[in-house]
Amino acid sequence: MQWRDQGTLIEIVPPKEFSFRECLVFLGRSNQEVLHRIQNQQLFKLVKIMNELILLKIGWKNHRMTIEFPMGEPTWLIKEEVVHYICNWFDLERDLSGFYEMASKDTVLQSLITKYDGLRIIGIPDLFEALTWAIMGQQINLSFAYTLKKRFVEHFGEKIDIEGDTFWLYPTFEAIALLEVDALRKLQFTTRKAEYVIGTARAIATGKLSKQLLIELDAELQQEVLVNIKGIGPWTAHYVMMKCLLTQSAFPMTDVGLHLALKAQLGLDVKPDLDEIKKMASNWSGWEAYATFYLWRSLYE
DNA sequence: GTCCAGGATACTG
DNA sequence: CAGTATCATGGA
Repeated sequence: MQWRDQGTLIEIVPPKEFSFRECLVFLGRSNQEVLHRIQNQQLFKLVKIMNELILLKIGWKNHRMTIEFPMGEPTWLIKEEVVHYICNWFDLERDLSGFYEMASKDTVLQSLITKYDGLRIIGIPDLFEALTWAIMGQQINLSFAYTLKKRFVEHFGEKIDIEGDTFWLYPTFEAIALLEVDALRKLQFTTRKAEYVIGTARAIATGKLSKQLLIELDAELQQEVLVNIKGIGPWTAHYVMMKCLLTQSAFPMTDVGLHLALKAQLGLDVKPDLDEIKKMASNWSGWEAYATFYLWRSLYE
C-alpha cells in the first residue's frame, strides 16, 4: 500500500477501482450509527491503537485519501497501524479487475457496477464487533438492530468527548465476557441473543477463537469453525467472513436483504427462492462477497 | 390487528 | 432427517 506521511496528514494512494464517495453512501446508510460520523464528506472514526485513543478524520482530496488527526499528530508507528486499519476497513488491497470483468457479463450485476463504480466492501475489522453485530441483526429489522447496537455501545463502550461531539469505541470482548445475561436483557436483547453475545465474547477471551486463527483457514474451514459457536449459523458465519475476514467467496445466501435486492433488480413479484439464487450465483464464483455487497448497496438509494 | 425484519436452535413426528 | 414452534421487538 502506497502512502505518504505529511506530518499532521497522511495521504493514501487509492487502488484503481475506488470511489470514496460511494463508500460514504454505504457508511451513511443509517442515522442511528454510533461508531462513525459523516460531516461535509468527511468521515470521523475513533480507534484504539497501541492502547491510545486516536480520532481519524478521513477525506478525499486530489485523488488521494487523506487522514487527519484532530487530537494531535501520533507517532510514526501508530500512523503505520492507522494505514493498515484503513486498508482493512475499505478493502483497499484487493484487485477488483476480476470482479468487474465477471460482472460486466452478468445480467444481475451489470448495471450495478456502473452505478456504484468504485464501491468496495466496507469491512468490520474487529472480529468481536463483526460477530456480535451480526448476532444483533438476526431476525429483526435493521432499524431495531441499530437501536440494540447503540444501547450496547453506549452502555459498555469507551467514549471521548471532543468539542461537543461524542465518539464511541465498540465494547471489548474482555468487558462483555464478564457480563451475565441480565445485563443485556435490560437493553432489550432476547435471552438467546444475550447468551450468544456473551458466549462469543468468552470464546474470544479464552483464545478459542481469533481473527488470526480464522484468517489462515480456507473458506470452508472458516465456516466450520464459526458455525461451531452457539448462535452462529450459516448466515452469520458468511456475514463475518465477508465483512471481517474479507473472504471473497463468502456468500450469505439466506440473507433477506440480498433477497429483496434481487427481487427489485429482476423485477420479480416475490423474493427468489434458494435454488434460483444458487443458479444466479453460479456465475459469481469466487466473487460472491462483492456481488452481495453491490446488491446490498442497491437497497440504499 | 397482521406480517415481516440482514436467523438460530430446540423440539417433534 | 424435514418441518415447526419459539424468541421479542418495531415499523409498515
